[in-house]
Amino acid sequence: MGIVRVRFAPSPTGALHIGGVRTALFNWLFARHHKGTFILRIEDTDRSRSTEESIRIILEGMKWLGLDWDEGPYRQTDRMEIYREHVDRLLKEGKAYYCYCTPEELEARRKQALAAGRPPKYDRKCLGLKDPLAGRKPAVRFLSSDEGQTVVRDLIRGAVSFDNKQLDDLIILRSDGVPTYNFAVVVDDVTMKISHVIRGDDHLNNTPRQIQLYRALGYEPPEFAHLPMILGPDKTKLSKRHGATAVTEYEDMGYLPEALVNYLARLGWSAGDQEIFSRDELIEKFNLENVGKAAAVFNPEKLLWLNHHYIQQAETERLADLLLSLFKKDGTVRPGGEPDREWLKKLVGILKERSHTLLEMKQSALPFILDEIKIDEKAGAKHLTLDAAGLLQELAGRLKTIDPFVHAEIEKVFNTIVQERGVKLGKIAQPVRVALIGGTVSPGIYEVIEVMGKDKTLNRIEAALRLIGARS
RNA sequence: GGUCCCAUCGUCUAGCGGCCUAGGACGCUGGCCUCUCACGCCGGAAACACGGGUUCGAUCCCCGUUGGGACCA
Repeated sequence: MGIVRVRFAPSPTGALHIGGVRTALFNWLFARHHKGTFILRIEDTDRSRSTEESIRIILEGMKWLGLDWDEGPYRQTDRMEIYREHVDRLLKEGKAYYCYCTPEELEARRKQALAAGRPPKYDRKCLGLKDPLAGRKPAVRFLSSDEGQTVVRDLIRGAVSFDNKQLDDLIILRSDGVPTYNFAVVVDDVTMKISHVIRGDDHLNNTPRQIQLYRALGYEPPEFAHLPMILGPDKTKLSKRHGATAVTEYEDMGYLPEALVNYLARLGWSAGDQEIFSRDELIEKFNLENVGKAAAVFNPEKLLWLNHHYIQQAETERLADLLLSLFKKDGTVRPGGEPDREWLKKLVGILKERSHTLLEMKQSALPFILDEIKIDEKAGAKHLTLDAAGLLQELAGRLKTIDPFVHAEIEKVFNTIVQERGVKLGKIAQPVRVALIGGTVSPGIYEVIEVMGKDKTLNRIEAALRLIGARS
């Protein structure tokens, strides 16, 4: 393969969307695999809908996912002269013409055509016009060919042909001087020397007109690869109404970027039976040949499973940082009141196995961080009973004397009580659990006690005993 | 409506004419482990949309039907 230059070209009209990320990822992987160049281009010609904020979100999302770009971000609004020059060239060569028709006129004629059973194609009313129409600013239309076919040679779909007579003379420059999407994209891709246009399936129908534009401009079209869409559970194009679709939402929900990358990579692409890919493996194995043709339904459960996997893989150090920043964000931990780092790592250590997201981990960490806990009513009623009180009392007494307050020693205490009293471990473990964390779900009780520490443990057992006393 | 695309378990997919009584993964589910919940381990149910061809032989090739999607308006 020659020099690979690919691009991701989002419109900054909102969040960075899952579908967009997948397109970006495939472009990025393709570039990295072929040691090519990955270019970021902001398609902001729609000034009314484009915002700076949105550009910022896109750039941050790309960084979060580790999709670094080699050139750009370019902006279409900085390139207006380039489009203008290309329009002028087509005009001069008779390959484009001014059109003075207003949107209202066009709409009316289209309806007429439809009513008369004719295809609603532009009727070329302005094609032969010699003199400008006074008082009207013209748009510029591309004079497309009526005959033959335009064949898109797509790397994923093979040859797809379109009858040229289906394509009408599309507007390339609006009357306000702004180029249309199909024109700007061609000029950009050509001037940026893009070798492979890898984009969503929804653009396949645009491709024949773009190919005609390349030719009219005297350029060789690039290679094309149209990626299958990502669908929601109802099998329509994934959109906001399907729930979380913005990258930032996944970040906020406690997903790791590598989980999202791995998940998205396998959506529409595969390498045999492999499910888990490191970033380097992805780069090494990615190819367009193994990209499928059928649209794929986005499956949050599988993403959750991958996230769990990557949380297990992640360095404790990193998870501790992430957890701490979550606590700072919601005010649980105030500046200056940070917990001891080694202790936090120990906490993460006992929590990570059962956490599918960072948010879940945060939730389980709460009883360890907070000074006060609230005891779940049902759990309290069930486990903090008069029977349990005696056991808790004894446990507290024995825990007090333990010197290295560690798992092994704590376990010994439990074993002693279990043996002497002849009760099942559960009879004592559950009440303690409820006393310490307020509910019935937690890591192993010995580790919980160790991480909780002697003071907190004894205090909470006492509080539980008072609660039992007050109740009876 | 016109044009184009697509079609293997609920979902993501492997399969590129015989290796398929169709493999893996998520999810679901039975069991084991167990101080709770998980994790983990072992097992299970679950698909080639339909109809024609081509071929000694079709999940795989061709045509049609059906279904879904996208784009244009």
